[in-house]
Amino acid sequence: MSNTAVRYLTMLRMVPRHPKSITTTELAGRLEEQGFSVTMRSIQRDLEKLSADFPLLVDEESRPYRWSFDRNATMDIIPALDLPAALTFELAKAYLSPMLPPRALSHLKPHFDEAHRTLLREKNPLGQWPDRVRVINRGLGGERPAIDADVLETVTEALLREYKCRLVYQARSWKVPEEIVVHPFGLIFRDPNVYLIGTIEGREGIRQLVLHRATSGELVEEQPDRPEDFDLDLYIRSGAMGILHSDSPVYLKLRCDKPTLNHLIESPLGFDQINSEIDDSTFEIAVTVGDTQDLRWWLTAQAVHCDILEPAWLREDISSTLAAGLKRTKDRS
Amino acid sequence: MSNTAVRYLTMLRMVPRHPKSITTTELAGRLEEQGFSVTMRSIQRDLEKLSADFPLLVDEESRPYRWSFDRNATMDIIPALDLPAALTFELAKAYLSPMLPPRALSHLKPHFDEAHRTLLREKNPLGQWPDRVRVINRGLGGERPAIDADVLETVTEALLREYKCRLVYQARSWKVPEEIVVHPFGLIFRDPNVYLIGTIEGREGIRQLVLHRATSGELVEEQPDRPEDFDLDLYIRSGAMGILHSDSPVYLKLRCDKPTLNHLIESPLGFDQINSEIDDSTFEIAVTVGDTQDLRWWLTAQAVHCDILEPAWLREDISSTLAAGLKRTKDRS
DNA sequence: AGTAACGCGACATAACCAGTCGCATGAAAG
DNA sequence: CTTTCATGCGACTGGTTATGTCGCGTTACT
Repeated sequence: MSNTAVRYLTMLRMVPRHPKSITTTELAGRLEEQGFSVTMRSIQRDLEKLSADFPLLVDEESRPYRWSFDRNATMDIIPALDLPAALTFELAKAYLSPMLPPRALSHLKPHFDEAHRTLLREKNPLGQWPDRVRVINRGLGGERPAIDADVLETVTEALLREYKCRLVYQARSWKVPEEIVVHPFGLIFRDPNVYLIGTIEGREGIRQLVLHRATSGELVEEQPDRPEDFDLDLYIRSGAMGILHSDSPVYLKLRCDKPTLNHLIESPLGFDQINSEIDDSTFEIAVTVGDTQDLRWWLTAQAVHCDILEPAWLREDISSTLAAGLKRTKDRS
Repeated sequence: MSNTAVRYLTMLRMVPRHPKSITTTELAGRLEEQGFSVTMRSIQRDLEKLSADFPLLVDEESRPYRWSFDRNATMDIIPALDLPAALTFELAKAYLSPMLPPRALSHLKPHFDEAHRTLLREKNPLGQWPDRVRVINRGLGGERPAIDADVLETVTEALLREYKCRLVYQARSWKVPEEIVVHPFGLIFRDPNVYLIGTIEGREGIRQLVLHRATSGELVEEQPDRPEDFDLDLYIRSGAMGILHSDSPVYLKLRCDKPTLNHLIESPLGFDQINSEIDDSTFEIAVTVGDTQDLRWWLTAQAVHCDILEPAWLREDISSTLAAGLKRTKDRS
C-alpha cells in the first residue's frame, strides 16, 4: 500500500482531540520517528486535504498553526462495528452510566455514539431498538457523588506518570478545605466512591482520599515517595477499606428455601460451591466466600429465607444484628 | 483529499471481522452506493495493497475470494486513544467483566486491548499501571450463569431484526429440554440474569426465559407476533419481574446513625432527597424511592443503623422480616 | 459442454504526490 | 526598533501512483 495513505492514517491518529492540539513541526518530528520522512510542506498540504474529509480543526490565530480533532466527532473504527459489538456497547453504556463519574464516561461517548448510530442504521424499520432492551441495575439507584472533572483527570495522570498532585481537599473531619500535596499510590473504585490511596506531604500515614471531596487538582511534576513494597491488593486485604471483617475466608453452609433462593444454584457464590437437594422446598449449599461487609448485609436480609448452618459464630453475629434491628423498629413504633 | 485514500478507509470499514466475509463484487456494489465508482480490478488491487498494512485475511479457496478482517486484530481508532480515554476503557472492563456474559464482552475485547496497549505505551517506566488501580464490585461476587454464545447472539439479532428464534430451552419446571420457537418482545439484563421476554409459539402468555437455560439458538426468519402496544417499561413496572412491590413510589423518612450511614448524604437515594442534621450522631433524610425488592433488603440489613420513620407500614414490614429472620436463627441454634 | 463470473498480468494515460524555491508574515530576540 | 528565525503558502516540475481496459486462464454453475 502506498506510503501516502498509510501516512495519512498515521497523521490522523497523531492529531489529538480538541482542546489539545499539535503543530506541523511536531507532526513532522513524530512522523520521522515512525519512519516517514517528508518535508514540512507536504505535511501542511496533507492536513489541508485531510480536513476536507475529517473533522479537523485548525487554529490559524496562533503561529505555528495548531491542529486538533473535533472533540465530539466520532471517528470511525476499523472495521466498522458489527451488530453484536454495537449492542454490547449499548449495554456497557447502560451498566456504566450509574457507576462511573460522568467525566470519565464522556471519554467513551464517541464510542457509544458510534454504536448507537450503528444500531439505528441496521435494518430496524422504526428504529425502536431502544424500546427492546432494558438494564436493571441492582442496589438502591442512588446517585454517585459528583467528582470534579479536573480532579479525576489530574489524579489518574499523576498515578500513571508517577507524579505528585496538589489537591484542594476537605476530609470529613476538617473544618475547612485545605491544599495538600499527595503522593499517590493507587486508585480504588468502589461503588459509590472513588478512593485515592496515598500519603499527604508533611503528614504521617497512608490516607484514603475520597475523590468527590476534592474540589480542584493540579499535577506536580515531581517524583512521589512511594514505598517499594506497597501493594494495592495487600492494602485492600489488610482490611483498610472496611470491606473485609477478617482476612480469612469463611466456609459457609446454608440451608435455603427453594423457590426464593434458587438462583444460588445457578449463580454460585464461589467456585467450590456444592449444592445438595434436601427436600422439595429446601436445598443446602456449602461454599467458601470472603468475609465481607456485603456478605453480612446479604445474610441479614436473607435470614428469612435461609438458615446459616455454619459457621456458628456467623449465625450468632447475624442473629444479634437482627435482634438489634428488630429492637429499633419496635422502639420506634 | 484524494479520493483514493478515503476509499481505502471506507473499504476497510466494509470488511467484516472473521468469520464473516465479503467479496470483491459486494464491495464494488457497496462502494458504488457510497459514491465511489471504481472497476472491480481496482478493488482487487486495493485489497492486495491494504493487506500489506492491515490484518486482512483472504480465503482463496472459495471463488469469488472472500475477504475478512482478522478477528482479534485491534484496529486502531482515529484519533488514537488519549490517556484518560484509555483509562476509562480499563475501568469499564473491570466493571463489566463480572456483569456481562463473556461472549458479549468478547466484542469489546479489541477496544480493551487497544486501551491496554495505550496505557502501557505511556510514560510508565515499569508498565505497572495494572498495579495501581482496583475496582471492587459490590455484592457477593458470585459467578454469573454462563450463557451460550450462540443463544445470546441469536436472540439479540432476532430482536433487532424482528425475527422469531428457535431455542432449546429447559424451564425450571420442565423435566427435559424442549425445542421452542419464541416471538421475542424484549431483553432485560438484570444482574445476575438475562431475561428474554416474549411468547412461545403454540402456548399462551408472555414468558420470561432466562437465557442461561437455553442451550442452542437459531434465527427463524419469520415475522413474530408482537402486540402493538407491548411496552417493556410498563411490563417491568407491572411487577412481572418481581422487582417492584407496588407501582407507587415510597416517600421514605429515615433517621440514620452518623458515622455509619454518612454516605447517604453524599450519594442521595433520589434527586429530591432532603437531609437534616439532628445531633452529633444522628441525621435524617427524606426521599422518594421506588418500592423495590432491593430497597427492602437494604432496609432489613441496615435496620441496626437507622430507624424508618415513615412510612409506618414499611417499618412494620421490615420489622416482621427481622422477626422472622431472628426466629429462624434462634431455632437453629 | 457451455457460459458467466472472477482473478490477474500487462499496458498506457491521467492524476496525483512531493521536493524545491521564493516570498510574505508574524513572533521572538537582540 | 531592527534583526532573525520559523512558518505558511503559491508555483513549478519530475517522478510516482492510480486506474480503466484488454486478454487469458480458471472456476463454478447450468
